Amino acid sequence: MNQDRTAGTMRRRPVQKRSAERLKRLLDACAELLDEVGYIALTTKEVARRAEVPIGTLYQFFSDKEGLIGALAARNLDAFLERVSARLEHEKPEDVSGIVEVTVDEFVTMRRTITGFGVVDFGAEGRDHTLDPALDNNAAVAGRLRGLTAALTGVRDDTELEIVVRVALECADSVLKLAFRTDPQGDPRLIAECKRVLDSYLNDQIRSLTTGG
Amino acid sequence: MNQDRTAGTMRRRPVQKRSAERLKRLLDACAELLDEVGYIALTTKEVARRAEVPIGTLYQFFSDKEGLIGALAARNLDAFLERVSARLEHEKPEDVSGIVEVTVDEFVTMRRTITGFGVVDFGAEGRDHTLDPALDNNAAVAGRLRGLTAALTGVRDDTELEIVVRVALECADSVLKLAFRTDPQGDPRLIAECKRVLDSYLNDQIRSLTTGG
DNA sequence: CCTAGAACATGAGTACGGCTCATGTTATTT
DNA sequence: AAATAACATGAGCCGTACTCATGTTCTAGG
Repeated sequence: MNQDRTAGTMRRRPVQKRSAERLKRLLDACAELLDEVGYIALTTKEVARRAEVPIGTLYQFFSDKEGLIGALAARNLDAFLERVSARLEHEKPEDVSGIVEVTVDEFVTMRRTITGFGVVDFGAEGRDHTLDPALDNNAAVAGRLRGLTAALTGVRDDTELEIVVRVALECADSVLKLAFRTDPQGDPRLIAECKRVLDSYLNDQIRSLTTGG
Repeated sequence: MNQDRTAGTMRRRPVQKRSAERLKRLLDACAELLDEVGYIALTTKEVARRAEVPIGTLYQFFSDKEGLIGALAARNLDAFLERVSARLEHEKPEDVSGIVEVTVDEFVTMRRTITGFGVVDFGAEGRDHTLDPALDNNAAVAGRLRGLTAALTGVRDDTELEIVVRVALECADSVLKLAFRTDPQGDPRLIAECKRVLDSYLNDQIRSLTTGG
């Protein structure tokens, strides 16, 4: 059992320029290797070798292998939120379908574009089983999208909505994973189907939140 | 990269009684350990020790660690299909909601009852990344449920329905995982929400398949 | 410019896990 | 009884995650 509180975390954040570059190289190498060999076959030695950094240095930054992958996931998460926020603010869709459209499209684009994104998504897959300290990365995405949804649809931003968005996100994530498992470019039928699931569910729920609340 | 065709498979099926018992003990020990230490921390040595079987024997049955876990997943899958089929045949629900109810409830019951079910589900999580040979276990569940759905709703059993059921299953799986991540007994609100997603989506899709096809 | 202390660098070495294989023993068939 | 197939065993090989003792470079205060 893993009782260590520092497991899967960052150990040191670089303050000097050289080590900041090394950190970036490590994350890039990690992403590349994830695409090439997959999650299980990924080795820290190879990541270090490819980043042209000794292993010792890798372990100065990350407490362990999970920490490395977690950092990559965090980087993906930031980029995704950045892009979705930008597009939503610019296009200001006024119904649920519009939000769904933008969000799913942006996710698909990133899966096609960003190295390693398909394997780590927003959080390491085979992570420590139960009771992780509420630090689920999908929860962060949900939080942000919840605010945007409330603002755009006029629904009260409460616990009810929280759950609905969380559930919707989980569905989107899994269906899109299936879409890219089926076709490396993302099976178009499944991507369309993903939007349908979200539309059906969200419209039903938002409606009942509006009339019933 | 993994080019080996025999990876993740069974090596020998027991024909004598003693080794059949040992195989069962290995799977039971594996399930227990998955619950206790999780996927990553699981070691074949410990599985063997707990099953009171030498490691060599473990590797007579399974080509590798993945094969062991895959066999456990297959056992879970069989049990699940058995139970769902039995209940559907007995209760003969006539609308989509009825099918959803039965299927989700049975899944929840198994999650609460069957050791290790929560970790492996129907297929190893951190499995080899791309292009697995169409042998996705969730696909098997989908296939079976598709037949049942077609029979009960009168929709034509074709590719369209195939996709819909596949997508629904993927959503159910992920929302229920979230439900049990949140609460070891399965968060009731999320379980209810899982049924809502399925109802909304399936009703919309089945309707359009009936009128449009 | 000097110097103390912080940040950083390094890679041989330790611990341990996956898996093999040579050498048996037991069951089944002929 | 002999031949063959099925099963049993565990020391040990190889490779991976991660450490740590020792050395080097930066940077701030005087």
